[in-house]
Amino acid sequence: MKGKNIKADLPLYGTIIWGLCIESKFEDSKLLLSEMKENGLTANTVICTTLMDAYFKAGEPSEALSLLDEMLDSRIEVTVVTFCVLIDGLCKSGLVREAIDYFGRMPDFGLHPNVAVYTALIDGLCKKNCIERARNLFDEMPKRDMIPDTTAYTALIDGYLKHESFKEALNLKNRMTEVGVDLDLNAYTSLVWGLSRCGHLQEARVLFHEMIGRGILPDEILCISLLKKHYERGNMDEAIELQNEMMGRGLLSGSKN
DNA sequence: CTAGGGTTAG
Repeated sequence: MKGKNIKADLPLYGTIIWGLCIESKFEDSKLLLSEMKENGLTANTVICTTLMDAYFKAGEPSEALSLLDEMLDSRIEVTVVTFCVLIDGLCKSGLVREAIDYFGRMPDFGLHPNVAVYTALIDGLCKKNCIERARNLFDEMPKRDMIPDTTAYTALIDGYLKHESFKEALNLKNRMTEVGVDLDLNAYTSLVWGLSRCGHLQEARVLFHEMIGRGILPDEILCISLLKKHYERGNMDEAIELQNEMMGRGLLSGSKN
């Protein structure tokens, strides 16, 4: 592009860097960023946020954080999406404390967390065994005029199930129904697998049937996990019945044709 | 052109 005198504009650079990020080609991304600078173009919010996300997902949190510094130094606007990427990335890198810190500092940047940002932190706290703190954050949303959606509920439900608090998980599930937040594949998978892992096979089967009844089809991994738990626990009759049903519905590979 | 939630066993 250089030798041919074709001027790339900002969106074009953005698209190319985005493509490179998908393949984790960070060296090439860096080259493009400096080429942009030479051409007098400043990377914008979307480009930087995309790159930051890619760094975190590639397990390079320090690169992601220095990119944040660069954005702030260059006065590139940071948005709620930038913070969502940041907080989620920090949590998944094991830096939950830092994530909490940035969450609290959002107002300093003129920003307020939305449901996605809350969910990222709730998930991080659940996975750090801070379920109480996660719950407090979850309850904070309605007080700030936010309505938790399916993803937010699922993060907390999954947290409760991993802490064997199946009653809390089921309470939340019931509340979703009460307030009209639909359960989707992820939500049901969390519940069915979490309940069976805790040994509540009866409840797991009820929800397994409920999801199918609502047209949400479990994938094969969930089916096999559920079956395996039944066999492990010696619930042979239920296992055989389940397996026949799964085969009949074509949910197990080799059961079609 | 940017963001958040789920699972197997080998």
